[in-house]
Amino acid sequence: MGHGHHTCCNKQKVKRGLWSPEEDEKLIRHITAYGHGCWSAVPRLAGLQRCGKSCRLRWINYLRPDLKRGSFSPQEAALIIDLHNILGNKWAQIAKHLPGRTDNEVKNFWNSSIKKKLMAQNLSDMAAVSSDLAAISNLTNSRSTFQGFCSINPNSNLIPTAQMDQIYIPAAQNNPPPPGFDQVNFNTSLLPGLPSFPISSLDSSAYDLPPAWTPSEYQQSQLIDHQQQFIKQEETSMFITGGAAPTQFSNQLPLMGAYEDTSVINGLPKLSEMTNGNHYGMCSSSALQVLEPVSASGFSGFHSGLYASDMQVPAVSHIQFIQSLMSAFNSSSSSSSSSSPSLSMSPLPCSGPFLLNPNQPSSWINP
DNA sequence: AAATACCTCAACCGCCGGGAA
DNA sequence: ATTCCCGGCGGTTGAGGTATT
Repeated sequence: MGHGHHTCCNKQKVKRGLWSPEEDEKLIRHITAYGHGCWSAVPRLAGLQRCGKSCRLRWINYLRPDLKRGSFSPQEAALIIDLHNILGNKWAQIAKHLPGRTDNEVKNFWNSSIKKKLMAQNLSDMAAVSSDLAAISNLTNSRSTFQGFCSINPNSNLIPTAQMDQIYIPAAQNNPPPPGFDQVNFNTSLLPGLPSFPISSLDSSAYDLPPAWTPSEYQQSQLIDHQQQFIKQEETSMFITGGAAPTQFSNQLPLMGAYEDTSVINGLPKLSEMTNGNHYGMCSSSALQVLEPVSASGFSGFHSGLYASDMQVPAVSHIQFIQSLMSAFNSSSSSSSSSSPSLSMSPLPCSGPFLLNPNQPSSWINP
């Protein structure tokens, strides 16, 4: 634990370190009865020898009743990876899209689990990466084109804050988006340090998925003009199609729906329930895109009348990759879902919009 | 069985931005 | 305009647990 002092703790002697059950009880009772209000006043009102920040952190990360404890599911891992590709280490932003998960939890999960696994996964790709990059560097305008086609953005600093919440799920779709939208999801193995999704694992045919979207002739010509042929062939195979119109996700809404096998996830809202009918561009499959909000009516290429009820088709291949990743490197994991070789997802411990916190005292549940 | 290495994650630190005084 | 307070966030630490030797 740290040894310094919060500025808010200088005025009084405060306890540090792990919280005792008695302290938890006090904090829970106080917030349940009165809400937290001003956090700096909570310790005094609750009778705790803690600073306000510590109380806030304890509540948010551990005592909140809507927290989902336990291992991350492969769907959650997949979503975290995708969101991290876009947002970087914006853990709070990422956590907003994972119901019941905290930024601290996501951050810990990333640092202790995903990052190492992805790095190990990428090690084997590095030799190929160097040669591929050399080939790309010889292309005319290769750099700008590369960036234009790359739907992932590992550098969160490049994303305006105002766009941080404008996240769009990897929507399955029948119709290609209009020209001008980044459609090709570049092979992330070409980007050192970024997760690589093996093309072989993205073959949807093995899982009875609808046929993958293929670019229009126009788009193909654009691709040929600007990209190496090998890039086009690989990336067009990465589209996973579920037959739905693109769907906008509004700010703060959880994205898990697109990653869940909804036959086992009843507590999470369906995508169609989370949208208001404004649907517009979403393109890539393995990475979410950050797009400027645009009026739905401004896109003639989209069918605004379609809703996302059929968007429940998960990115199966994507999740399968995550599962294989987790099972391959996570033999010590206690997560039953991550070790499942099949695509049937283990049900999350979720029976409603909020999950009981197994750590909360029974007295809190029945005060 | 004991020692060591490794891993997880709760909690803290320090910084930042927003708002009030 | 400046200062102060507060909430929020990302980075980091280290205690405790687990796996390995």
